[in-house]
Amino acid sequence: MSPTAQPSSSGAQLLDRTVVLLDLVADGGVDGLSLKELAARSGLNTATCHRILNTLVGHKLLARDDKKRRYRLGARMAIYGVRAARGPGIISRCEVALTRLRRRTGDTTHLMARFNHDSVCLDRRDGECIVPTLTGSIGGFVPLGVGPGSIAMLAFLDEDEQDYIIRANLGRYASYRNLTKDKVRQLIADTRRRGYAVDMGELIPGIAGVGMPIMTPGEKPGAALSFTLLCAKVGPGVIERYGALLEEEINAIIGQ
Amino acid sequence: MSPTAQPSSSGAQLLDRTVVLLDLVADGGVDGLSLKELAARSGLNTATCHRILNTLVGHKLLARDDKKRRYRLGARMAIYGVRAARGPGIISRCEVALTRLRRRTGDTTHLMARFNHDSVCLDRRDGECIVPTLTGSIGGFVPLGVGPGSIAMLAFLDEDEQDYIIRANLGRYASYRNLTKDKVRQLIADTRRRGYAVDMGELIPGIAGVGMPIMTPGEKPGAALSFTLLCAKVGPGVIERYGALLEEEINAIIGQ
DNA sequence: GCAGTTTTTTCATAATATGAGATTTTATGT
DNA sequence: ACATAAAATCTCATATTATGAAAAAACTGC
Repeated sequence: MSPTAQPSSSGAQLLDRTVVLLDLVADGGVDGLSLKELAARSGLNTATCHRILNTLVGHKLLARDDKKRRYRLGARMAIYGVRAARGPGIISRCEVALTRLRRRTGDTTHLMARFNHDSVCLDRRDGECIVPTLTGSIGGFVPLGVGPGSIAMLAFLDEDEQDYIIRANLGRYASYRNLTKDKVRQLIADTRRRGYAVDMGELIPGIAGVGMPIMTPGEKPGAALSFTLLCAKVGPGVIERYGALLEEEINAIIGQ
Repeated sequence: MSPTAQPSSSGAQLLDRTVVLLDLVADGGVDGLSLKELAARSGLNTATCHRILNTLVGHKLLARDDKKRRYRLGARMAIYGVRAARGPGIISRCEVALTRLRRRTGDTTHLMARFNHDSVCLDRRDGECIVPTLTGSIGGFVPLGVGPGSIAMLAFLDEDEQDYIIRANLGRYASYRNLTKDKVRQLIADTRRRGYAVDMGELIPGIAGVGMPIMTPGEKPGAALSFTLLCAKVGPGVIERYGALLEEEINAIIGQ
């Protein structure tokens, strides 16, 4: 994912730094990250990093490959993860919606969440025919601005934040069929007007998508629901119907 | 789950306390926990709790229902969870094994992890016929000592720790068909002798189970693989075959 | 075996977390 | 609606803890 810069609340410096490190490790990919890399990316002193990381390893929030001395997320984190998914959080609240949207359309549905400069797949239901998706499976991610769910969230952030994120992600857009920042801005404008994001095969040829943010009142969008389907399936009125379905489910989710 | 008592490494008091609170919230169930409850259970000063919890909420590691003022795991935790599941951790390493064990037998397979006094389901593959299981779905848990995967882990801890855990879980065993501590000790002895745990319908009538711990050299058992199947399916040699299958997969997992 | 690199430990100092108590907010009973 | 209790939140002087520069140790590649 992207380099992390966690806005820090007052006090609690150690915890702020810990979260920065956790974020970096979470983004670290399959090989994990070394102390040196973590120190460099976080901007923290090596000794400070080392101390925090070791404590986290002790608590199994992180794990360390003793051979390669690289840090990755640990067993306790996996446990918190499954508990978070089961508890009354966003995943549970969207579970029924995802399933119902899939059933009503036969198409693949996604629950995406905003995480730093990225959009992470938290849950999905596979459609009747297998379609290639940007994020692959649960846990997969794309830069904010790439894909309908991702654009849907980006579009309803305030402009300063959009600018910041787009700038941060600039270098990564090119790998998505030469997406440009102007195109992203265009999509944001379209999405704000329409209320939901639409992609008609522009990212993956032949694959369309519709995405809408879950907007809790008074909060910035943190999650989105989306459809992925074959462009061939998109006849007149289909996109509008999918938009309406998303709106219906999201309203239900927000009202408890 | 169970009341949490995290052994604390030297220094890093704030982080230790944070983990205690995270554990408590992870165990908090669907309704979450209030500040007062968390302060009581953790033994921490109310103000200290409040400060730590608020910081965690700020980082979205926890979330707070503003109406009911109760804490639960937050969105960032869900994200770490899906990343942990995708990365090179225990879940990924067991993914193939789970699937293959299911394919070779047609039965439900589980990956369980030890968490404080409990055994949590991290992953599973459903068998050909639906069988009731103790843990239900991913994220479900049972006290250590209940069920084959759970016993498998407990059996290979050192005796002091077994005693401690059994004592802590005493009150909870009764809800599992009047399981007793003597029965648990018996099962531990059987498991150590055999190398894997076997349950023949003693916890859920008609449902059998076979479980074996994943023992990384030099570490206490942190996870286990297990089968759940119909007792009716258990003919001569079946249990032994299942034990051998588990051993084979676990050896493969340990050797990278 | 050596030179460079990365990790780990040390320790005096500065900075932070602490928790008792005061204050505010929320819940409950009349 | 008001009074009372209970819980949550805030404040601040103090002691404890985190900090990071530097030294030591462990690893790496040649």
